[in-house]
Amino acid sequence: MEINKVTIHDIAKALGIDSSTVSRALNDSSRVTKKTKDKILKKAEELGYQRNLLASNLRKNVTNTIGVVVPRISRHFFSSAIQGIEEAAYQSGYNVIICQSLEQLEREKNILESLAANRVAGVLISISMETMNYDHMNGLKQGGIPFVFFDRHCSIPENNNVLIDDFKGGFDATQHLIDKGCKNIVHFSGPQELGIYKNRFDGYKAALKKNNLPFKDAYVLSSRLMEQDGFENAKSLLENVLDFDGIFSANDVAAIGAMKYLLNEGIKIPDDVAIVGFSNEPISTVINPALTTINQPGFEMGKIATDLLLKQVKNKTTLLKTQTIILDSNLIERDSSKK
Amino acid sequence: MEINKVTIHDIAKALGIDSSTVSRALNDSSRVTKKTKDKILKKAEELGYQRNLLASNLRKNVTNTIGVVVPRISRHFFSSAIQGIEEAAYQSGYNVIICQSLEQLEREKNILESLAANRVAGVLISISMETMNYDHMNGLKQGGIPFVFFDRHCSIPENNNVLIDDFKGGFDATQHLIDKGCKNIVHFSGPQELGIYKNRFDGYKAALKKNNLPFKDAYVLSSRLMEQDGFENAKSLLENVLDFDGIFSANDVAAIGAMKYLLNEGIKIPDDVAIVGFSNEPISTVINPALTTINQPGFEMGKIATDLLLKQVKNKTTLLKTQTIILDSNLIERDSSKK
DNA sequence: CTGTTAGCGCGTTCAG
DNA sequence: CTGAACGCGCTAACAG
Repeated sequence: MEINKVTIHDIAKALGIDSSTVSRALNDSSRVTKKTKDKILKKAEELGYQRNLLASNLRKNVTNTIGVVVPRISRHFFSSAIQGIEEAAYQSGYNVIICQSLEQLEREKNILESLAANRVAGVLISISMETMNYDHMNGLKQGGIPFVFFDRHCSIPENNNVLIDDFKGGFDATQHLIDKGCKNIVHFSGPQELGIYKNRFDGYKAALKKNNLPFKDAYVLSSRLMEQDGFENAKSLLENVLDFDGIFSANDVAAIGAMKYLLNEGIKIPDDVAIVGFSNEPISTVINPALTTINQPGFEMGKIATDLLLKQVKNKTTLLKTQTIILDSNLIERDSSKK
Repeated sequence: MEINKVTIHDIAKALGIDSSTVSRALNDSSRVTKKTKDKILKKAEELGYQRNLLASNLRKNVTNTIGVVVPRISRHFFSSAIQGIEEAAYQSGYNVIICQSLEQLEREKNILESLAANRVAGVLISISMETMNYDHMNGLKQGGIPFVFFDRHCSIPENNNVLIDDFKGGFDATQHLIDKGCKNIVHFSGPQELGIYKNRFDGYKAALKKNNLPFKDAYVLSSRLMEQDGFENAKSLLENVLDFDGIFSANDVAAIGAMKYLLNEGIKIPDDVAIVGFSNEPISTVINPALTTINQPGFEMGKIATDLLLKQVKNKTTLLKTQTIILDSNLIERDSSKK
């Protein structure tokens, strides 16, 4: 198989015309005869020409690629957000390059550096749990590359954000458990540097207060909310014989970990303990009717964040006012009448 | 915030030296004094220089990026494969760009075109369910961009493949059900154009034959194996009062769909119907002890496929013999003594 | 409508 | 060890 080195010059030479005409034809410029355009396209096809986007982008000093940085693509919330991002991006003629930080600041730094070096048009980012500030966004700033935070953000309020009303979500989740009769509700909490976890925690406290239930430090278990954390949280709860009857987990993964442990111990979840998780992980619809979830509109969020970003991209010269868009979440209760 | 346009020329000018020296210094060439190198690096830092990879790659006519194309990043098998790919790639100094075809041939075509235009160093691909031939790989071939199929491949045997022994997997799954006492085993099958589904089906038939059980057409339900398909398969089974006592699903998603339906109908899965799904979706460890799975080593597969690809990339000039690597899968039985 | 010229930012000759 | 010049492939400006 012959390696392709066909450039616009080759096809220009073969046709006895100039390469700039070829370039125009390939870009479907109106300033080329339909006739020569056809001739050029045919020749290009014939020679197996493939445009070199590197060169094109370098010359134009733009790219039609936006970068997306998420902690983990396998998390349902993020993959559905990515779906929304891709849809909105393709609609506007942009490509998407997806990167995962795996919750590691170091990787996040490398990714942003690489995106900046590749001159992406903009960046959508949901920061890792290790990220405590915006220092590593400076590369993008210096390069004039706009960025938008979605879902996860540092608690410093500035920049462009697309978020979910986590306070309300935390409040609703807790209220739901209280309505079901729970009086001793445990909270699995995440790093407080991330606004989402702080806000969910605040919502939890607010609901307790409103219902005149006491807040107890011992009922709050902090972790990075991995499945293993939930598993160990549940274990520790049982061992310390804490008298709990409900769990509000700040994400779905830890909730699932806890359920695994409880199931293993033969504790029937619906009757003894009510659990609310914070995500739209579809596993929750099957695993057990006990897991009520706070649904996060990932797909919609992705689209909105992308639109906001592209607005920045297109008005790169005129600095737009930063803004924060807050989306609503909604509680989805499982039908626990089914066994 | 000032937009960065700092090039090597700027930093050269600021230091009264030539840009080529700067270039060499930034690439850590041995042909530059340590002293001037330090001076240059310091100045680069000071001016906020950011290398332009577009220009660099254009000049060198290479990139350190490999493209990965999968049907869906949210599928556990693929996201764990991607994990393996990233690990192997980073280790060799390559970046990874992840794309999803969403099982659509049209999107797959666009993605490959875009990857070729961006001159990626190589491509790892798991084809969509709509893909019936290799025609759209020609762009890569012409561009001299090597590619490796992993997991999913067309049934045409050529090119580089990293696969799982699906025949054995299908056989093991069926044998497992037979060992548990099943006599009427239904098979949820996928598009036969994809080798994986054909091989799993063949394994199913072989196991039946070996155990002197009759093969019945009516027990084979073909679909694209989405969750909804599994759901409807189960529904159709119950409505047609087929006398079945086991299900072997060619993937996990359809198995989960079927379980949802059965659960909804109040059919206790462990006792009445045994199910084997084909994947390593972790949901299966929780959803119900009845779901035994054929575990696919996604992470390992990703690493191996990447190593194979990079070997091709590095020996681009000398055409290597195509090869197929086949990995083993293993059956993971759930502990059904637990309720 | 087409050709000419110049240059995007960088790396690699080749001299010195 | 460093500088000058050229060109990767493409496109924008200006002629004509």
